[in-house]
Amino acid sequence: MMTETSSAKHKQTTRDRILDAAEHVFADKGLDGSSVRDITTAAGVNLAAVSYHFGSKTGLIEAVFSRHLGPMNTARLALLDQVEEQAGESPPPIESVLDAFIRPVVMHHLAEHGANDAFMRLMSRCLNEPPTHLELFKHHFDALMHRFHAAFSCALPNHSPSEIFWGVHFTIGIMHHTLHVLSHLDHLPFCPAESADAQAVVERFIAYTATGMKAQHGNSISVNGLCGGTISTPQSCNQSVEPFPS
Amino acid sequence: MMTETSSAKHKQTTRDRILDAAEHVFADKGLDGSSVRDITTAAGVNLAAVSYHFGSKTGLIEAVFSRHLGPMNTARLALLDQVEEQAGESPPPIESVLDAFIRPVVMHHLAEHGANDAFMRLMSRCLNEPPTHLELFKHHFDALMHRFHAAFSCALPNHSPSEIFWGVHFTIGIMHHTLHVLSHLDHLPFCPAESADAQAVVERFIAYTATGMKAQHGNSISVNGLCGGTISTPQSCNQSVEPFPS
DNA sequence: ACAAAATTAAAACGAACGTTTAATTTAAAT
DNA sequence: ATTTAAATTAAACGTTCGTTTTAATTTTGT
Repeated sequence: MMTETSSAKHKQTTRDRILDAAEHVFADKGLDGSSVRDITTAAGVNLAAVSYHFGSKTGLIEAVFSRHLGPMNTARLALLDQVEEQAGESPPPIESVLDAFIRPVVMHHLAEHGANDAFMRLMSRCLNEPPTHLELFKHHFDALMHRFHAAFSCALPNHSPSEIFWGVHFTIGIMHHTLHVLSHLDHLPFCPAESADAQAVVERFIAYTATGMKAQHGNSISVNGLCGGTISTPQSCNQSVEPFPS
Repeated sequence: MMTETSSAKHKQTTRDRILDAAEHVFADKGLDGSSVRDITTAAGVNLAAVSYHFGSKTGLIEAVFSRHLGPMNTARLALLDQVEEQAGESPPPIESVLDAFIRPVVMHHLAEHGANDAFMRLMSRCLNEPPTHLELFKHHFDALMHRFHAAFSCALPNHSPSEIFWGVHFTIGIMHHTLHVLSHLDHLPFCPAESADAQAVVERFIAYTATGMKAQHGNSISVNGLCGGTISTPQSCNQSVEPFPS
């Protein structure tokens, strides 16, 4: 039984053809909207092959996510390691933390001549779904978010927990929507031709989010004094962290 | 045949009970994931009532969206009218435009003791979906986005089309994700207790997006000169606009 | 009150779903 | 070459889906 990876084969296996097809069909019609028959037809394989190779439709979904999320989040953490090492004991620049957070994602999106485009569309689609489907891949983000949340807190040591919390979520929101927009540039109104440059998008992203996060604290426009106390949570940087509950 | 609105009835009609139930079921399980039987069971009405009152499941979906999007977007445009009138011939403050863009949405989210919570969850979920479901309510946003895109261009007259385009989409991304986060505060890690204040969230939002949009142009960190030419598109403010293609 | 229209109810329709079974073919091992 | 396991196939399983049909009931207008 060699159902794993099956590398060192120059001919694409049935398992891989199912994964590739599932990625596209899922991205186009959603997890619930795609039938196993849709996928096996697109892959040119037999209907029962999904049950045989992945056990069930749910098993296939998990496999689709794992194939991409593992390498992608590993790359993000590696970049963060680099940023923290370079910063030493002082707070890392918020721009660098943001860069480590989003550049691998955008790069993965555009890698190999858009080969990962379908998966990223699927991701940006599923991240707004209820726990049912989210649970299938949430564990891929637990350790990642723990590390990055600590890094953001370090980079902005005077921000309150709420300012960090919302700043991080604003950033995540932009990232998801950016992936969505990058996948649908052709069909969006008001889209100038030069908007597709990935490098430029990443830099726009960092410029936007870095100043946005900073603006939440103190020097904000603060309509009526709501950006109140500087309740900074002292926290040693570059600490090793452990998984958190839920 | 009085299938419309059916107001002036102190007893909730079958039609309205279906709409209320559909909102919650759709939000929890998605449009494809919810069956007509799920909805009619939750509403305590007969299965055939959906076909009778709305023609089809698709008709029901459209009705669910129209009931909320109409008033909500009307409120946003009314606020924008106010902002533009107050600005006269000079560019309106970007903060005011952003406020008109998002405050009615957040307020609608929290109106009537969270009665609209389910719908907003449904919205933030569907906005990342492919054209199939998007087409059902996209027309609700066409005129709105046309007006606001012009307003953003006016408020930031030196920004290039690309800077406006991405700034608007970054803002939309934050808004969607914020609605999602507001609906799931209980289940999110790193969430401080004081994060639920809607007024504070709106002001954080505006502080973040206003400085973010400004930062994209000129005074940005601009890693390697990509935030280039000031290709401002001269455009008279407060102009009346007409619907745009696609 | 009565007739017409609107609404609800129960049952059934064909189609598509995820999954399983059993038979067959392909590949590897001895 | 023979044997054994892995991989693929075609067919069918039972369930649930959206929708329709037919009849009974309630509401409305005169």
